[in-house]
Amino acid sequence: MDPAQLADASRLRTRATVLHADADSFFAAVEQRDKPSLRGRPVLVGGTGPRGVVSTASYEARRAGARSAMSMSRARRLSPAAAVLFPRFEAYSAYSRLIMATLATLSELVEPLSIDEAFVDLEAGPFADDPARAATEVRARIREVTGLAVSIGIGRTKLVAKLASDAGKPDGLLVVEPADEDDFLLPLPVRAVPGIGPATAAALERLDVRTVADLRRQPLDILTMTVGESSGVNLFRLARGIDPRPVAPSTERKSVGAERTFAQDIFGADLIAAAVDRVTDEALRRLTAHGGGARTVVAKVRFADFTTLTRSVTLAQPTAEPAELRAAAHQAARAAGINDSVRLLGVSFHNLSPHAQLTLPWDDDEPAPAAAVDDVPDVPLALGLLTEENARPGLDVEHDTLGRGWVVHVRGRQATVRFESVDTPPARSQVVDLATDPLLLVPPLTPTLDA
DNA sequence: TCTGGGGTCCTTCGGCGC
DNA sequence: TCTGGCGCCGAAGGACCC
Repeated sequence: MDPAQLADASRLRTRATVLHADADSFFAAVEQRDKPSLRGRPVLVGGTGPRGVVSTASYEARRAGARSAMSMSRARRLSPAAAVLFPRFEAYSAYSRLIMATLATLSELVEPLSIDEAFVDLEAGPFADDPARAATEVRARIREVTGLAVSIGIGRTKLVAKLASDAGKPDGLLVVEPADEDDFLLPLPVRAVPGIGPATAAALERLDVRTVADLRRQPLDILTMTVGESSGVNLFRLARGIDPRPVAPSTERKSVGAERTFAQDIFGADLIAAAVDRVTDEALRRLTAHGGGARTVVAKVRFADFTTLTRSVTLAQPTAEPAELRAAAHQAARAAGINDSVRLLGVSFHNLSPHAQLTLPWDDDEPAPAAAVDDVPDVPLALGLLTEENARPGLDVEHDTLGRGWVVHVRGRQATVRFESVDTPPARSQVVDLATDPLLLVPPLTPTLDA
């Protein structure tokens, strides 16, 4: 396609009716909501082991320099006062459902992007003529129902809406009218554009391209030569505000899988085979939850030096048969020719097929559970009695008389707990002897719409 | 104390059928 | 019959996002 044609591509919308909503430091905000003693305090949510990284830092922790994707050890050094919590996905999912349900009152066209983000097409709802009112009302409603702050951006395209919600953070609302689009877009650093990460930004930097205005000055052929055909065309158009992507609710899942980074690198065929079994168990569990089968199994191996490779096995037909998929996972892992210390193992299923192949009655023996790899503390969040082994900071517990609380830490038999929840006042931490005062791990109290 | 875990999409390369 | 080219597909790797 020639550049003039690309630059001319129809600008479908004329009004700012694409809304992007994004919950502010979502995981950390949920934790502060559910744990009153953490409100106003720095919170880091993420891996709590020696190789953990930060998923979300609360704004208090960000002020100290902590960021998501940073190693937890570094974040703790920057923000020593921070509470470090293991993620409670069940709780986040429940809050997410409430947010999505509230957004759905604006329009039937809601496209969730992730657990805490969604696009809404206001053109398909009653607020097409007053997007700002839609945003103000839905923000208030979400705060009322969940107690969480959501930033909203509104624009003529997905790109502008997303960048506007970023610009409004935290707890902001920004409507970019079509007439103001260039004033908004052109000064932004290219790194702000979704899809431009460190590698693409570095390539553009070599062209002296730092802002969207710089990007707009680049000819199409230079861009495609620099970042590839598809990205080049994409950037050429985005820089001109051309982004015809529709708000499209729900897309089909393309793959499911699981991976595990070990607390210490593992070595030796037996340990590795057992670890492949365990990560395959988890991947199979997710495949079953998703429903259907798969035709391709990919094993991923990361070595101690962080080099990563993948090997795949494609079956003649898709199958939902655990034994077949497990055998394929082992075959793919063997194809990786592991003869070095392994830091991470992953197994994922691709070429998913919705029709689950029935388990044949004569071979439905469940494979024996994999032998435990005892140096790899996995994360069996099975509910039951709290022990030093299954304890993770932040998990919900319940005591006979003291009620509901959350784990601060456990040393031997001594569990430190704060007995508090959403609606209670902040509690001081309390030490409980698990031998005499057992604590039960319980699922999160999930908020509901009529809250 | 470097560097998680869930994904998606794109590119490149090689094999294969026509 | 040989060869080149094209399109398609699978495999592998990499960039990116939250």
